[in-house]
Amino acid sequence: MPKPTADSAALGLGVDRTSPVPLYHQLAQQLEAAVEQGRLAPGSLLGNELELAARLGLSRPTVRQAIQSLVDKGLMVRRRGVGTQVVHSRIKRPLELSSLYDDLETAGRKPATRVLRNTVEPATPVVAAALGVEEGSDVHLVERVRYAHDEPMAVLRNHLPPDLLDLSTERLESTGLYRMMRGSGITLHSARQTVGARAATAEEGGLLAEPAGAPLLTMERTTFDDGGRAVEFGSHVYRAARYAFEFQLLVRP
Amino acid sequence: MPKPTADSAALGLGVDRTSPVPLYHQLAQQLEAAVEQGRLAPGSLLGNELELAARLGLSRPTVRQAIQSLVDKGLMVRRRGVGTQVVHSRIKRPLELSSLYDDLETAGRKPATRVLRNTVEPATPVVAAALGVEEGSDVHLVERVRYAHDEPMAVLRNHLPPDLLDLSTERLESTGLYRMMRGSGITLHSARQTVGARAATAEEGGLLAEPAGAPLLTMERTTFDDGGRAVEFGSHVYRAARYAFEFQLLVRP
DNA sequence: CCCTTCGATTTGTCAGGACATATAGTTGAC
DNA sequence: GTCAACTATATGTCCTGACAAATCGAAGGG
Repeated sequence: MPKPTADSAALGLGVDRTSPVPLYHQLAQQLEAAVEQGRLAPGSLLGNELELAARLGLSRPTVRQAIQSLVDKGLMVRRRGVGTQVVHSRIKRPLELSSLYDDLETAGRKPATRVLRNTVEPATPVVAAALGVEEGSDVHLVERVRYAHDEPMAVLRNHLPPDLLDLSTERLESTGLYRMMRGSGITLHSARQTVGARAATAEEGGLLAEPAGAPLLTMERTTFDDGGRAVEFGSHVYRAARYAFEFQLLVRP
Repeated sequence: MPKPTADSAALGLGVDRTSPVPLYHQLAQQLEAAVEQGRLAPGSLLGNELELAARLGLSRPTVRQAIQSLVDKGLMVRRRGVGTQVVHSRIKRPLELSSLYDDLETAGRKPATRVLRNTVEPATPVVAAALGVEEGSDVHLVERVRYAHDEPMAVLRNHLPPDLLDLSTERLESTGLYRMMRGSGITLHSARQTVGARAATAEEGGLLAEPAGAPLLTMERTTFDDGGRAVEFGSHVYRAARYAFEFQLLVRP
């Protein structure tokens, strides 16, 4: 037996039909937890779908939907005629649309924010094109310095369409912009990003405690809600010595 | 009628049951083409699934599978009780697992490669951890300079497990590493990337026609095949003045 | 006139079945 | 003994049918 088949009975699988959580999602979560905790060994076969469905009292489409969601996450691989097996390496999530604030907070870095500017200005050509508004029309401009453990990490410059949010300086200093958007009922959907690098200007160096000419990581991002409207255009610079983007890619078949 | 419903009949939709291409995939391609060509206006409703299925002679699950694939691509949004509508902004693909060679070639930049080193060396701790091999065991090391239009763009340093590929210097200079892997039957699956920035060393400056201390964009990437094995670990530096990463993010619901 | 309630519409979830097709191991012929 | 053909097995695709839940607009009551 070169590739062991997982003993499904020993995995503690079982669905709760009184729960409002969809059955396929319950199963997917249990399988993911089993992989996470090592009860489902990497490389092991999952056992065929029909048998798994019969054991759990589910239909095959439901079991397939659960497995498919894990395949989409990159956790498992299906091969026709062979079966479904757990991927060997620990695969984390694909790149999420996260904010620097949340990133730092989950890393336990105690983020803080100082607002440099919070005004309304006429849109420059670049900003107007990114947000899809008229050139010269009013847009919000927010400029902030983000700190972690009392050390400056990044200068964040955001442009937003007018009348989208209540952008009080007080709230900006106590939370992240994305959290404010989500709290206002805006459903973020996608973003277009450009990541590059350049040397710091004297002004940026002063804000970030770096000498002029120090390498900075730059990120431009236009974020869209689920209606396809641009809700934010950001031009950010990060201290390269203290910050890097890390993410997971999946091949689309 | 605030939100026009697309006239499916005028979209030229129809499947070919003699084709080996799955029906749901045929439908998805036709819908995507219709969006791309503007025949399906952004924001317009797609029409309910049952009717669409009846018109095409398909079952609802098949139609749902087609639409779901487009939702996963970020091309459409479904809302229960409302319908499925085309996203307003033009959304391109999420970040793909592409190589610099392919990126440059599709951009018409005429890539060229100079191989600096192509040897076998003992694995350093970092490389051993990334590739999942024993520390000190033999690994391939390939170091290249990538040019576009006869200008240096990047220094690429790749480590590969032994006996994976025929790494002749000749082939390395005429094509990309990823293309060689795919040609050898390796199915790339996922990658973990870190993007940062730093100042150029004197040696790197000489290779890239930049002064020492110039800002460079750095990328470290470990690539995995569909069995979860690490097949490549790359440490690359790009001239920040000439190159940036651009990609699309999708929110995972 | 405003608010609540109801109902029509649409997607979300789930069942059970059928046949197609790729894979790998086994059997058979040479 | 080696190679080809066959067969068992698993996933891939597709069908029909059913009910649940969210949404939005219209009808009704205050």
